[in-house]
Amino acid sequence: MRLSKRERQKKLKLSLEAEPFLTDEEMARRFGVSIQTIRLDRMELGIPELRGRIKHMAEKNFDGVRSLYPEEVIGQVTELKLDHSGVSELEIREEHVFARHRVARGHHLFAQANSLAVAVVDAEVVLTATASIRFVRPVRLGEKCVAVARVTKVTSNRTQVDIQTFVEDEVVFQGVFDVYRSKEDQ
Amino acid sequence: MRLSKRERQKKLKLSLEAEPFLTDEEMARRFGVSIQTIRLDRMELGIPELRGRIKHMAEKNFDGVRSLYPEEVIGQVTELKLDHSGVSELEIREEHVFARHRVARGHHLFAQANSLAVAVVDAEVVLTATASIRFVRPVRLGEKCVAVARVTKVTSNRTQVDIQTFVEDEVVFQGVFDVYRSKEDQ
DNA sequence: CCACATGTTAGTACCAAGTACTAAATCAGT
DNA sequence: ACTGATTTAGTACTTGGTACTAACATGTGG
Repeated sequence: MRLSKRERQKKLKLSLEAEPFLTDEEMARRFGVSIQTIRLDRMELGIPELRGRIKHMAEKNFDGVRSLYPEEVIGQVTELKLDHSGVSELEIREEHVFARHRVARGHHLFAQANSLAVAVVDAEVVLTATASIRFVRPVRLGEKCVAVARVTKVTSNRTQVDIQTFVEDEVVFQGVFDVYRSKEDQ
Repeated sequence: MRLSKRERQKKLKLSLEAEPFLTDEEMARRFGVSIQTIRLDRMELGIPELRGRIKHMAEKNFDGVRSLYPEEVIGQVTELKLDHSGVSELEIREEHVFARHRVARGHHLFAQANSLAVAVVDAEVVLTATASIRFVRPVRLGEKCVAVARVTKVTSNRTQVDIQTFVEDEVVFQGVFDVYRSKEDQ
């Protein structure tokens, strides 16, 4: 007997944590036992079959990850009057702060403001051209940032958007975004 | 005929984007056609079978997501002379661009620059205070952004960092970051 | 009105990666 | 040598398909 049952099951569990895409067949080959043995092991350990594992992984980050990073807008837009004003909310969570001192990394506040600035402008193509920003005070884990946007100037192909971000009644961030816009082509 | 072929295929595609876990059987039921029709549709549209879709999703964020967002530094820092200069590289991928026109969202370029500005300053606590930035030209999917930082001024508790980001030899982003720093406490 | 094209359905054989179950073989230790 | 645990073999069945063939339906142009 190459390995005791206990040992094999322990290794099996570890292997599957590291490589969840292994089939029973492959595992049987690796441990030099029959496929049935592997299946009995999985039964005893309560480990679901390959397809179940894969599906579980896919489900887990279907409505997790989807909205984590690739959001079109960072933060939740709560009010929006195109070419006029808008409001967006963002709660500062673990993933937004420096592990060290739990203060939000600046680019998240910027991302919220930038997203809102872009969202508030009504055009086919909207891109930020320039921005001047100020981080008034550090924002900490758990605080809710409310960004308020107001369109302040509109020229032929540029729109200026002023943004102020609040925690409660306190301004924590402010910025002036100069946004380029165009219709359709190019 | 309930729906034209084109219509059905269009809806099929949209349905699967929203609910990738649908089986052919379920789709056939929903559209009131045979399972074979659905399969022909998938063939024509180049949509893989359920298991393929699920597996793809699971794989994508098995060694993808883990390091996607919670990076301390956005981009890969390749050179770093503390309180002097630094270089960071960021390849623009799917998750960085607008789905529409494949142009990188501004806050990613900002995040790269901001991370680098903070990384280059040698202190216990480093926070961005103000920044003035300019998106010189749009950056597209697949382009590699190289951000170059240079410390230009140091006062008692502030450091000024100038950043230029290049794609090949072309400047695509530039910014001046005024960074607050302090030792140890609060 | 016939013919041919396009679209749809039916049906078969086959596959991967299993479950569920039965039965036989092997081993370990007393 | 016998007993109980462990391992292996083998069969039937399942899901959600692929790949392929053949028939049927519905037009649409000539």
